[in-house]
Amino acid sequence: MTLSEEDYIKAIYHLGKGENRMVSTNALSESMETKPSSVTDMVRKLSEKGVAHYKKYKGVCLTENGQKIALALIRKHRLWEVFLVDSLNFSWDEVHEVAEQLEHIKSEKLIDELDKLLGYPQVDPHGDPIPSKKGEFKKAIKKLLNEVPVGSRGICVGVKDSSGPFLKFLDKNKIALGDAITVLDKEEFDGSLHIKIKDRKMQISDQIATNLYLKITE
Amino acid sequence: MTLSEEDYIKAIYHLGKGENRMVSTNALSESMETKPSSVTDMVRKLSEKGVAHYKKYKGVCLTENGQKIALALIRKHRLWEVFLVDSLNFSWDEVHEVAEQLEHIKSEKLIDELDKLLGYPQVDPHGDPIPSKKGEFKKAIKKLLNEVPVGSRGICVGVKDSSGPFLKFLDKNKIALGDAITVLDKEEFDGSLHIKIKDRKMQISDQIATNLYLKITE
DNA sequence: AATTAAATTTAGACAAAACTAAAAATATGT
DNA sequence: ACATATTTTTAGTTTTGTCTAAATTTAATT
Repeated sequence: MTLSEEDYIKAIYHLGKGENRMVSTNALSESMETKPSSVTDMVRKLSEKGVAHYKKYKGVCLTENGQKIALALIRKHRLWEVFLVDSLNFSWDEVHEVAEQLEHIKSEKLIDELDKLLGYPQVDPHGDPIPSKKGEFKKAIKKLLNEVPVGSRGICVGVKDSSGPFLKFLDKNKIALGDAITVLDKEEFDGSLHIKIKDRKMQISDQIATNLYLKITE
Repeated sequence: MTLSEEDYIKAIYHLGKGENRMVSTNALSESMETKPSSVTDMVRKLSEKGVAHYKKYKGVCLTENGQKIALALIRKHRLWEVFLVDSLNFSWDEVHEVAEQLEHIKSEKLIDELDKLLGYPQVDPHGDPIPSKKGEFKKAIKKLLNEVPVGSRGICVGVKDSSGPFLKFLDKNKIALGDAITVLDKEEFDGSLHIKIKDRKMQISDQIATNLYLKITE
């Protein structure tokens, strides 16, 4: 697989939302930042290579084989992201571009050993699951913090209320995107939560919890 | 710089023995495993880009700028090699192919942090020096173990006597290519050496020392 | 020094992956 | 259902890095 082919395979996978839905030429061209005509050429080639199903005017999806390739790439991408954050002091929002390059490195041993070095992580710094060597993984879902059951662990990935005061509150309380959060307990009385955030324990009100998105794998 | 251009620059550097000597089209074509005509095209392009000096029928060498690029690539290559051996359990003879891919990854922070993680190593697993960020490094030389001064540190990179008995001796005494060796002391009486090899101390006779090559940076 | 051999360059072509412009197919709105 | 708009494909180019075959320059041999 060439570099460009791998990029297309990944894009088809992601646009198909992991569920291998048909992806349109235009959607692909937009996501790849190429012209639709280039996409037509490429998906035809991928089809000939047996990694994609392509029907003229209908769209593309991946074959079994194509999905395997996509999952292997995603596995590599996310393992490298963990490495960059855990070992090389990158922050969660700096890793993507570099991981995009590293995911194309070809060496099975490299990835196996990296996985071992990192302690077989289950999720990347954005809270997205890392497929196993066989391509298995649990899907990630995004929920408001007040909706997840006690015991859930996840990554803070967004806010519903993006007003100045709320953002200031988060900043003051050292709650940031990318932080790992575990829900320890919930007060039934007022809905406030006891959470562990980045190894620090704190309590947050229901009002805060209803405005923070958590990405959990389940 | 494209991937292919970078490969040519590195090859020109290496064939010029680090001393920026003129490199012939044929030598390059052999080392790159391409045809001479392809080399002509490429060196012309490198010349236009200001990274190489090219004179028809005479050969190429690197400009100042080209040398900087070459050294940056070599720095990356060798740092990755150290990482593969130190952190990912690769052996010294497995690293080259993978490092060849990794050296093309573009991220200054990545390399700075990798350097830090590895403890700012001076040499790679083959005993070759790692250029500093500014491109400075001490040249590596290969000497017989009995010829180096007490206190020298280096990597075992070869044997002079490659007969069965000698190789068997090395194997039995757990001396292998790639091992780090420090010369601790020398007995003037019989020329035997006290050495540290891979954190283990041992004594070897002059006869052994005259048949082992050490790569030291000096 | 002339002739042959080797190295190098030129000219023209090809494959990959992109592009533009025009044609064809599908979707949409009234 | 028809006309229009949108999406997708075709056809023909471009660029990068390679190739082959032929021409040219440099080197070597006698």
